[in-house]
Amino acid sequence: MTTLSRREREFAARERCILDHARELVREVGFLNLQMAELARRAEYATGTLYHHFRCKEDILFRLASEGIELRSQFFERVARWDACSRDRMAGMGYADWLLVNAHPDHFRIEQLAKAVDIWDRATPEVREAMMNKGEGCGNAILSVVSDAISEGDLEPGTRSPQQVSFSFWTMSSGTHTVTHAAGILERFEMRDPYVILARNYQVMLNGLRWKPLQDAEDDTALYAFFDRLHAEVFPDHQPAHRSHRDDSGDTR
Amino acid sequence: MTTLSRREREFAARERCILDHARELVREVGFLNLQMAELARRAEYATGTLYHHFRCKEDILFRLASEGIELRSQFFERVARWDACSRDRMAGMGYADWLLVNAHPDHFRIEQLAKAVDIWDRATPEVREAMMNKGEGCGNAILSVVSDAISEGDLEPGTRSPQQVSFSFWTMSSGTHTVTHAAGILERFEMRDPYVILARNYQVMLNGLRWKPLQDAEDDTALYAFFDRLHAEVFPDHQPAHRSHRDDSGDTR
DNA sequence: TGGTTAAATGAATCACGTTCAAATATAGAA
DNA sequence: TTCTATATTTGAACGTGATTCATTTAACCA
Repeated sequence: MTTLSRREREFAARERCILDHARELVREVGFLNLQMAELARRAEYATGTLYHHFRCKEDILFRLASEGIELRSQFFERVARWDACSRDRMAGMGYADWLLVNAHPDHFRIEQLAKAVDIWDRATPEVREAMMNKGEGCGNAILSVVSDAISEGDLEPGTRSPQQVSFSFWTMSSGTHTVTHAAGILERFEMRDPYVILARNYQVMLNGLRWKPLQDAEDDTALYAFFDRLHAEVFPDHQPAHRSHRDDSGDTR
Repeated sequence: MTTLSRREREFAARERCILDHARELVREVGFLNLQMAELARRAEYATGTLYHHFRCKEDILFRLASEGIELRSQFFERVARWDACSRDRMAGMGYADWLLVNAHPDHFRIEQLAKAVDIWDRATPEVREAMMNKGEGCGNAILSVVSDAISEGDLEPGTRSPQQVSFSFWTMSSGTHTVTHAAGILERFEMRDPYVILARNYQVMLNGLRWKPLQDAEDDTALYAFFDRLHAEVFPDHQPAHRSHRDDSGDTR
């Protein structure tokens, strides 16, 4: 038992080591240029050993993606549990996503590639399933805020299901990531601070849904005050994603 | 001259042939599984011949992506030139995107893969540049509608630049594509007709921006009437993307 | 210490994008 | 029409890199 568990611990430690080196390699050269032999060399194991942990190269990518999604899920759940009105909690989801981008700048690219059908099809179903399960946590956190808003009377459901309301914010966040990280697009379009715009868009969308209490979506002072409060109360253990208001030097992507 | 031009015509025809077969192959097996040798075999040329037309495999993908983006650009420009109020023209952009998905169901996946940094880096700069230029057409069409709205007094610019306003709608569309086409996500989230939701979201966002004339974003009858009018006046030569109102059998993705 | 099982190894295999020397076709001149 | 120079096409050979598997090495227990 002791023996077996030591074995298991060693196995887990090695897997961790491989994943860490893989993440670094992906950042350096990209996933398609990552060579299994080079990864093995860096982790100081034989090529074949990698295949005891991962059925194929794509599974490694999915495991990396899962870790990022897991983190996002945790961020979302923190926000969902925040002691604030439902509107602020929903607005907070946009900020949480921004925080994730700052904490794991390379995560989006990993997730984007993993979700490209071509790569998707090559991964092992179990590993894909595991990734989707993590993703479900994100969806549920958002859904819970929508449900709260309806039951607390902040949002009239009207003809929209909670899923549909969640979908609106989800697409804005996802699209912002895509447009922001897709090579060379943002510079060409002369956009700075896409995630500040995303936060503003959350406010516009919230107003459009008449999600109470309504706010002036043009009021940047209020927006940055919101960032400050959210960050202090929910993410005191993280670097803030935003700069202070009026400090607009450089971009924050 | 005649001789030369015949040569040129033959060259262009062959390129067309290769691209057509490539598109089919990508649809069948995906880009990463597309084999240059198989493509050559289908197009009935030697492998080497492919490389007279395309510097590398990725360039083929980019050319396919460019064709789709070109079509989107044409759709957007039609809508931008539509004789309707600025709000309807902006709302029409969402519909145009939907139409594109119906006309080229496989386009999004091609574009998504091309924009993944890993693939992006492998393509020839000129081919990438060509693709981005097509994309600029889309951006300009949207921008022109925003500008019109401001100059016609339908939209108060406030503290937002036209680029930022465009960005809002762009992220919603892009995100809807991503979430809709990423394998297995939508089913799990029990979403039907994501593009109808997108159209509703356009209305919510337009209301949130106080883009006149304001509309009831819950009114599906008005929404489908809008689809009908837009389709009849701008895209009479295409299959409609939407079904008629109340016909909600099956999904429309 | 020896026998048995589990794990690690990395050279060999195989698949595929790309190249390039040889073969073939074309255009123009005689 | 025939010959020559030039352009085009060809596909076998090359190089890279993921994956496999026969062999070696380590771990455990009697």
